[in-house]
Formats: sequence, C-alpha cells, structure tokens
Amino acid sequence: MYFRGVISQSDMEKIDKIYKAALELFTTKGFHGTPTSEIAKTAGVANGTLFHYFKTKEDLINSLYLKVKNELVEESINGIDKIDSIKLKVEFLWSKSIQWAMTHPQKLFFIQQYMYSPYITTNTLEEVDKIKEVYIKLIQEGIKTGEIKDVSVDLIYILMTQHLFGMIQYLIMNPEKYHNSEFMNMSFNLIYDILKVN
Amino acid sequence: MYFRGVISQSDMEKIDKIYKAALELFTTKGFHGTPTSEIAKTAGVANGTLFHYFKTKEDLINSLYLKVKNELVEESINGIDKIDSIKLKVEFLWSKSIQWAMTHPQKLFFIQQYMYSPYITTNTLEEVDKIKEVYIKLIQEGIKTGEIKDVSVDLIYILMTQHLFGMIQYLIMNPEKYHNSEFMNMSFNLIYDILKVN
DNA sequence: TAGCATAGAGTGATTAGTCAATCAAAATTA
DNA sequence: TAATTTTGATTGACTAATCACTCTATGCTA
Repeated sequence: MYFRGVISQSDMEKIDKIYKAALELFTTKGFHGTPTSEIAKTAGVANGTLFHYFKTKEDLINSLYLKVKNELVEESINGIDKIDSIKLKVEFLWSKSIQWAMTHPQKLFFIQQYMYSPYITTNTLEEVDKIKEVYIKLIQEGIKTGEIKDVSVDLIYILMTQHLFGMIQYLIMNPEKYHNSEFMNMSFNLIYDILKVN
Repeated sequence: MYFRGVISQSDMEKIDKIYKAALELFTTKGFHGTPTSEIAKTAGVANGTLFHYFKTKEDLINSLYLKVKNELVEESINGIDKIDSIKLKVEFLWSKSIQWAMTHPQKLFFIQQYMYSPYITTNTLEEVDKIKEVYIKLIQEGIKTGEIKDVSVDLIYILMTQHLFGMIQYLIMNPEKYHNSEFMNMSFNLIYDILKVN
C-alpha cells in the first residue's frame, strides 16, 4: 500500500472496502479478469479513489497479499509460546493454520493464486518469511533434541507446507471431516510420523 | 485445439512452434503478460495463423495445458504394467514423475500456474483425470491387499501429489540431490511410510 | 478558508480477434 | 507435359473494445 500522511479511521474503512472487493473479484475472475474500475465500483468508491490509496494495480495486488498472509501468520502464531513440547507446538501451528484456512477459504485460494503468478517480487517474498522462520526454528530445535529426523530443514518445511495445503484441499471438498476429531487427529499424525525419529 | 480437416505434417510443425513459444512466454511473463501477437512473432508465424489453429487465446492456453499434462501422464505410465508389487509400482510412478519434472521444469511450472488460474474449465479438468485413475486404482488395490492404510483414497491421492510437488520444488532448488541416490531413496520412503500399514 | 479526499469523465496505449488480399501447391484440363 | 483452375493456408494491417491511470473540478472537514 502506498500512502503519504496519517491514515485516519475513514481511510482505513475505505481501504478495507477496496481490499474486500479485490479479494472477492480476484479469486473469482483472476487478476487480469478484474478491471480496477470494477474493484472500485464493488467497493463503492470512485476509480480515482482507488488510485489515491494504491499507486498501481500491481501495488494493490501485492499489498493485499501481504495483508492476507500476515493475517494467517498472526493467527497461527498467537499463543504458541505458552506451549512447551515441540510436537505440541508443531501441532498447534498445524491446527491453527487449518482453522484459518477453513474459515477463510477465499483468502487461502488468493495466496495460492498469487504464489504461482508472475506478480511476486522478491521484495514481497522476503517480507513474508516470518512464519517460515517460526517453523524453521521449531524444526531445528526438534533436530537438536533428537525428536525430529536430521534431514534438511528446508525439505521438511516444504513437505509440511505442501502436506498442509493438501489436507486443506481435501477438507474443503469434505467439510464434514473437519468436525471429526478422530480424523483430524489422524491427519496430523500422518505428517508428524514423517518428521519424528522412530 | 481447434481445427477443421486433416492435420498435415506442416500443420503440426507450425502448431508445435506456437506451443513452444507460448510455453516460454507464459511461464516467464504470465498469461496476461503475453500478447498473442508476441506468441505469433516468437513462433515465426503471422498473427492470423495463430487464430487459424486456435479459436481464442483461452483455447490456446487450455490446449497447451492438455498437451503438457498428457505428456507427463504418458511418460509416467509407460512401462508400469511390467512391474508386479504395488510398492514398486507406486515408486515407479513417483520416480518417473520426478524425472519428468526435473527434465521439464518449465512445463511443471506451467501446470502449477494453470492449476491456480481461472482458466481451468471443468471440461479440461475431466479430460485430465487419466493419471489420477492410475493412482487411484493402485491405491485401492493396495488397500485391498492390506499394504496401504485404509484411509480415503482421495486423501491419499492428494497427499501424494502435494508431497511430490514439494519434493520437486526442493530438488529444483537443490539439483545436486537429484543425483544422490541415497537421498532419492529416502525421499520416496518419506511418503511411502505415510501410506503403508505398519 | 486552506488543504486534503473524492469523484468520474477523459486519454492514450494496448490487445484479441477479423478480414480481404496473396500465395503455394494440388487437381484438373488440354 | 504444360497451362489453368481450384483450394485452402498464410499474411499483417486494421478495428473495436478495454483498461490502467490521469486530471481537474468539487466536496468536506478542521
């Protein structure tokens, strides 16, 4: 987001409306498929107002990504320091991420859509590695204590993330499983069995 | 692809040149970022020729996807019937897929780019379920014989695919590991340990 | 009244797709 | 075989539409 000066309450409301409209339209019609004019119209502001808050369309896309991804990070991390065991910490992150994705499926889809688009700038990518850091530290700690296999940290991180995405994909198609605690328990063990030292 | 009449050798050559140019440009500049005019220019044909073979730009994108995905399917499946054990069959598919991805990283990137874009039509998706069928049958057989865990077939399929994508992502970033057979062996066991009944 | 937010018509650039003209090769005729 | 006609591929200038972004006039608030 691009802005010079103090951001007032009414600014924030307007910006939020633009974000909301953009998220809705991007996920249903794609980045290219949504003209800025339609975003403005859906948000209930004039075309010019959109460009008052965002330098370009690309700026809007990148800002929205940062906002959404940040939301995911905050909600997943919040409260983790109260937990002691490494396994429980990993499980905490795991279930919080799933919880977030199940309550905001559109936002998850946006993240994926963005990740595989040519809009990503190294700049944006770097800003977002907070959650990766948390995972990486956990994994490293686990390797040190001997709880987690001594395999490349990067590999473990990628596999966890991909496994998580897969599980969410399945849950979105079979939402009743999400409320089946036996299933959810098993689903975590499926991935943790890979990581843990037998 | 859209065409009326017999497709000659020279047609195929032209079409291939268009596909090649499109793949190159789409993966580096995105679907929206590449004008059809540039595809035609790169392919060395006139603008009108492109539209002679493909009804619309979207038709080109979808056709290219089908072609690439089909290539992956064919190369992964070819020879699998000579193998007996289920585990070895799964491993065969697994390593063939990785092999293909490592020799055609651009095509893999295109597949992912497409999967998370709004160009997918149900039509296209259905046409592409051939490889899924092979996997699904293998999994079902494995469940019946007791070799594979009795979990939802769809879930197992999604997890395998995601795990595979993750592994490829890692290998592309660390290509030296691809030639390390100890690593490659371990990488397969990582996923098979999830599936197999202990 | 000063200063910033908002509006929305306007602009210039871009692009998917068209179409009438051209060309090459195959088919037909002499 | 040579001349002529037919067929369909190929071309690229052109068009109609779209879109990101600008700009100036107006509104609002402190």
